[in-house]
Amino acid sequence: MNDRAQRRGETHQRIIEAAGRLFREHGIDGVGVDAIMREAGLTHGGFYAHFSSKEAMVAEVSRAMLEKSADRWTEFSTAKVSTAADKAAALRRIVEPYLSPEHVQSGHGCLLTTLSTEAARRSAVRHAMDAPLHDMLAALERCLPDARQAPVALATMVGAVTLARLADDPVLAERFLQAAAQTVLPADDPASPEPDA
Amino acid sequence: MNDRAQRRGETHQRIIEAAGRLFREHGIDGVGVDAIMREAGLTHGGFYAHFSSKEAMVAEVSRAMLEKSADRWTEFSTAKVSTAADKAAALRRIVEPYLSPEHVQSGHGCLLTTLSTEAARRSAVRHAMDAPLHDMLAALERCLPDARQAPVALATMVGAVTLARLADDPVLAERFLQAAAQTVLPADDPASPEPDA
DNA sequence: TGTACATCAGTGAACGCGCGTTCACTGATGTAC
DNA sequence: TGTACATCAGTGAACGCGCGTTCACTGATGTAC
Repeated sequence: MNDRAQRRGETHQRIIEAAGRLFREHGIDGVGVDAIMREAGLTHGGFYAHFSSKEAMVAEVSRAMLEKSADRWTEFSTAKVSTAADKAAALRRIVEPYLSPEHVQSGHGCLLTTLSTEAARRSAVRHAMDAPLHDMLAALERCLPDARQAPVALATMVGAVTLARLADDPVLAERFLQAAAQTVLPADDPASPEPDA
Repeated sequence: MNDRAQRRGETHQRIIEAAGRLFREHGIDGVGVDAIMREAGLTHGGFYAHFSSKEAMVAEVSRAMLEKSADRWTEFSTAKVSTAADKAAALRRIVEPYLSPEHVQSGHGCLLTTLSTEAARRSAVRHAMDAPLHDMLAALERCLPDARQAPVALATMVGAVTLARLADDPVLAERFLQAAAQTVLPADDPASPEPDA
């Protein structure tokens, strides 16, 4: 395409990624248009050449963020899952990073655990997240022994990370994550390479 | 005590309750001091006779909100829980209202599902919630067949209500709640009076 | 009980500031001939 | 290939507004004698 159109697209993407980073760290209402544009290396005036309003951008950013999680889960859950061991391995690739302390402490955690309550109050955001949310459940259905467990599994994962972030006591935070992992992942794991303490 | 001191205490309580209502509906950053005081039937200037800052009040309101949930759970879980059936009944009194559509739609839902992400970013709030959060877990430990299941049970409940609020699709929202209830509550429930469809 | 003064919960105007949004502009890129 | 004009992504100053906070005040309640 055009050199101009391509640059515009890259800038658009850069703004969305900058907003995603700042929103997760400070909350949606905690970050202004000015800060987002500065983070993207631009001045704030150009914002309205890319989005009709801050709220419209919030919806677009939310969809992009959740799609990123959904795409990764879909990739893990569709690459060779013929045997039960394949499925268990795929499930572990999804669940273990999600329930890791790194995910809790990182500034780029899943939207469902970093912005859930703020997103839930905006109907445009809820609507924008509908498709990727269904995709995430579909990915879990592909790797769980019983596909009907997908909604509880997701609820447990989201709740555990949310509570781990909320807990003032780090020991308690860790307990939420480990308890959730033990419940969501198969108890016996014959494919696991390290059956250590 | 004093007539003056008593009135002051009542006013203080009224402000905290007004703030709790508005915060859950519009988010912490979505409600100003002015709106809170108006909701409490006062003018905004008097706010600083009761709190040193908005942030200090946010912490106090958060603790009060979570204590209210914790107190109810403690009450349910300490009133005659000698037999296994008593424990199951107490568990149901805690879990069923929590995982009900009414709780999701009401404007006065549990802080862990209405303000979790906003609360998690404020260390003063996390600290203020530490004690009531432990109390809630202790209540669950008293009614669960296996006390070690308390953290996962809470994670599943919080995640399910969070996701039910987030889901744009009402069918999906209902599925999160029902799936969570089936997992957290004992599968067989001999004390249940209605084994209907 | 009555009087004079002190206290202090709540009022309402005012403050500086950062927000979301607008708009006239600039200058690099694209198009027509 | 060169020239003249059109487009438009991004700039930066400006706007009205609502925020959190301050403060001089008022008047009902409390205290001292």
